Amino acid sequence: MTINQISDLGGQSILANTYHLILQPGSDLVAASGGLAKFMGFDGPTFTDSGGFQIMSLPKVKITETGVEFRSHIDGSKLSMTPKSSMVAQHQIGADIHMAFDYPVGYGDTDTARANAEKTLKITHDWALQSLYHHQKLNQNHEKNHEPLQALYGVVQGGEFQDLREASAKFFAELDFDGYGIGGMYDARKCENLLVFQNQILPESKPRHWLGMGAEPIDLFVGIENGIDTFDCVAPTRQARNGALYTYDGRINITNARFTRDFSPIDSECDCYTCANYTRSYIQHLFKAKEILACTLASIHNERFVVRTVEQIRDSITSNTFHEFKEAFLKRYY
RNA sequence: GCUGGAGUUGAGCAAUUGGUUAGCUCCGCAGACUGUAAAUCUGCCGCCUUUGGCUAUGUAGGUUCGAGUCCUAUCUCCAGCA
Repeated sequence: MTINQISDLGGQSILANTYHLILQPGSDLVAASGGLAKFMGFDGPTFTDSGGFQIMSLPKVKITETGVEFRSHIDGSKLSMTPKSSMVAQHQIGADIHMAFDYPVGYGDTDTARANAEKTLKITHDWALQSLYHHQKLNQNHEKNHEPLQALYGVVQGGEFQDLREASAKFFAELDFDGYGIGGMYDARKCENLLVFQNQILPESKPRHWLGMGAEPIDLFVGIENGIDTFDCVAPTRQARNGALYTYDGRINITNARFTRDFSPIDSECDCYTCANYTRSYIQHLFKAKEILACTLASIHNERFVVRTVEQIRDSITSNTFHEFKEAFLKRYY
């Protein structure tokens, strides 16, 4: 997608990933180009994730108390990341908002899962302190050089355990972070209680970012209702590339045979560029022909669907009709 | 007309020297995807009453304990020759 396409659908911000940018093109190159936003031609606020999540998703990662060792999925080279190196890289990349280097914990509520959650939470907190320390030092350098300052969010963890979430939220609430990421969550219905709980503890005056959430419309409703300010999620674009498209009546797989001769838009109520100009039939054809435009048009649609839903939620809050809107939307979608 | 080669699922191909192969890749059908190793992955894809069973290799016979494979006839296609 081009920056214009993102702006046109109402996208306000972009999140990039430190792990991926270190591998290519390198955080030093992004710095030399003038920083993340300038490098990609975007005139708006940017985030970087710390690379902590890759601890969870990469195989053969060695985790020590000082950091992680892993291999590049591109050339197999041996690399490492620590709270300090993540902060240095994020300052080079130069997004407006950085994430502390954290250790996300796996799912589960068994005794083993609990022991693991306790252990990793301790590491997350330790790394958060180091992240904050190095971040503040790097910001001091920016100040000396009359460069813009950057913000750092701490990332709350604790798995599925309410007492650990409480301890983590309390730990972070007392530290001088600019905002908070909430990590390690995966299902809005299951996690709603934890979310309510944590956000009662985290300072109301600081923004909260729900890391990785937003694949399901219910994520947006539950998050916003309980004090989440920003989201990031790969699902709308990944699912778009794989032919799964959002409609107000639920998700569809556009490659299904029933759409072959369907000459209506993906969703007749959608106001996106794709729905204004293309039919389900044509988009299916692009997917089956493996034409890359399919990915673009589908991504425009899915991202617009998400952004528009948030716009509608915002309006419903203003007009004091949030709960009615939520109920009607979710009932129809699911 | 003669000579040679080839016919296996919608397509393209495997299947050891006659010995467990209804096998592979596409296509097709459906599902999944949550801080991006993902334009990816998974299942199904001859028939049935499906933890199994049955029937297949152009067609009709034959040899053999056993045939996609060997033999005979025949049909179709391809190449060369006339």
